[in-house]
Amino acid sequence: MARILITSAIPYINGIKHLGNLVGSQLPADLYARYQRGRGNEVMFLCATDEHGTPAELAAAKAGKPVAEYCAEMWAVQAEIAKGFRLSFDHFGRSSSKQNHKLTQHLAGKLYEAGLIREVDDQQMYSKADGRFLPDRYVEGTCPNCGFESARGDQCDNCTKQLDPVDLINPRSTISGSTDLEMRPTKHLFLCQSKLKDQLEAWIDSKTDWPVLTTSIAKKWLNDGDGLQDRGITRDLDWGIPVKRGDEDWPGMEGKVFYVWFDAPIEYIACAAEWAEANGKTEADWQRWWRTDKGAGDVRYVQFMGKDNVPFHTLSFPATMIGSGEPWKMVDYIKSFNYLNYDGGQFSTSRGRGVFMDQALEILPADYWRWWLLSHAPESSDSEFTWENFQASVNKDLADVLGNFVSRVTKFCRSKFGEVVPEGGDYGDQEFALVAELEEKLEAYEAHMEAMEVRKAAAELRAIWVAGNEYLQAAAPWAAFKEDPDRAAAIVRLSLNLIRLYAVLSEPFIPDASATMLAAMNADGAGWPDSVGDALAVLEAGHGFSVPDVLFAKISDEDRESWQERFAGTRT
RNA sequence: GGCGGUGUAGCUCAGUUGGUUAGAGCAGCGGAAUCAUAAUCCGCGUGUCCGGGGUUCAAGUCCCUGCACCGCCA
Repeated sequence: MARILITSAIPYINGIKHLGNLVGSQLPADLYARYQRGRGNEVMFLCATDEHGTPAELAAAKAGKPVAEYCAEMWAVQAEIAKGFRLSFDHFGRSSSKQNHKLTQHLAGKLYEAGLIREVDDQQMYSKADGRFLPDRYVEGTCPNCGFESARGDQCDNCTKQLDPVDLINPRSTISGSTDLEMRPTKHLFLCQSKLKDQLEAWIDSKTDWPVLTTSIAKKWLNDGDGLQDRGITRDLDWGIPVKRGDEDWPGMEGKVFYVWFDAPIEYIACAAEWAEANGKTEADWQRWWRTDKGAGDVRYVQFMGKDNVPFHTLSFPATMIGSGEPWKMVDYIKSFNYLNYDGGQFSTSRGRGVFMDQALEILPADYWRWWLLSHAPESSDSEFTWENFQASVNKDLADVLGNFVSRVTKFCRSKFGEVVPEGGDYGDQEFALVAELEEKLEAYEAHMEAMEVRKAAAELRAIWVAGNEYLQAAAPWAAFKEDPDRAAAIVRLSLNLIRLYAVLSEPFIPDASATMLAAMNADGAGWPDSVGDALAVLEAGHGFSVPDVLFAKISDEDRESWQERFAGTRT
């Protein structure tokens, strides 16, 4: 039994994510986790909220709540929505956990001991009214270049000229509006990624099976311009993990916290420690997933993320791991995704454009979204969500091809033989041909799932569903029944078994419908099929079943139009 | 401004290391069937593979260049 560690990029705590975020990491990660569990492998699937940084503080202030309280609430909201989408995390953690505090400080200490941390003196805009340093983009003022009055500290949105906060005329804080600002000296820690460039490059070069998208992005950052740059890992904020070297204070770093990009990926590991605590497990139980000296040697670690996250996962986080000098489990495979666009533009959290996860669940069950999003996952290029396409795909694939198959088979059986698997008749050429065809398609399906070729796996699964309809159409039990009821019984018996098999194979994509199908077939604990022939003999003559409700109701034109209208603007 | 991505049938997209008549699903058209959520099944695709050069015996697939759209960065 293989052991597979799976992490999804961790969503930022600030607000509810949209469907583009979902399909870029959590959803395909869940698909893979469910598939691997279905195959009987041992899986550890982790995700968490990314809680630190200025945006979280500001969102909390806007909500009129202490930041810790705000984060706790938003974590609960995100956890509930994740549950709604049936994301099967073994643990949904928080980057603000005490485990992450401890581990982040520990790793910083190790990096310091290895001589990979240097102190840098800097100047930063300080707002007396806010009592804090302001990140560049939280300073606004008049652009010295074009006179635009709302230019940000890092760039003028009007003339696009890059700026420094000190260049702005009449600078003010976007947090309080205060103009009582001044440049103050401050000191920050930098991670010397440049010293690790060769090791990182060698490591990336060893990953010959990675997608081009992933390696090309990593290579670009590694070699572009002056090469890999050292990065600041601290900030002058209150909310975050206090800067320490292990348990010891860090002289000169009082009152500072680690920069969110540094502690966020470390949460992947800390999350496993949180999982252990939440489930009464020991330190050894989680370390066997993360420490190669403590049992993680045979673990295969796969990460899922959007392309914007690739640099952090191919360079920054590995730099932390390698630089620590400790035997942490490094990622084996990175599955990255492009962007999903919404109706001709992009999904946008900040502008509230598109469909958000909570809204999606309000209008349709999770399986509809899971199926469409996964079967249209932006793997090789950006892809596009349109309501017309969504309606057409879901109606055709889920309602017509799969749902209707279940419906026609169970209802035909009920009317001719009752709600019990009928006996009599033998399997003939048509059945043998179907089994052979399904063996072939199953093999292809498994190969695509193993390779995380999401769209191809979805297409293959759909072809498996279609094969059932083709068979039924050719075997025509409704015609056979008139001349040879036993023959019809054999066809129906096989078809009922097909429903059970479909439930097993479809579970990673549409877990709720899968459960409904299994319940209707009065079957449970179904394992992944070793052979299609055997799998189609599980339900024997005499086995009772029931006709399920319509598996997938169709999306009407009226529904589509009303949603189109509802989601045409921006979320308020 | 720099960098990167994309541009293939009406729509959403596949097209591996360049190699025979460029593919899938949907939509559309025709037919079969009537068990079923009017669902299913079968048959039907000449599209300047964005334009222009070039390399090659051979390019959607490599190189140069132009255009369009989209991102990212400073």
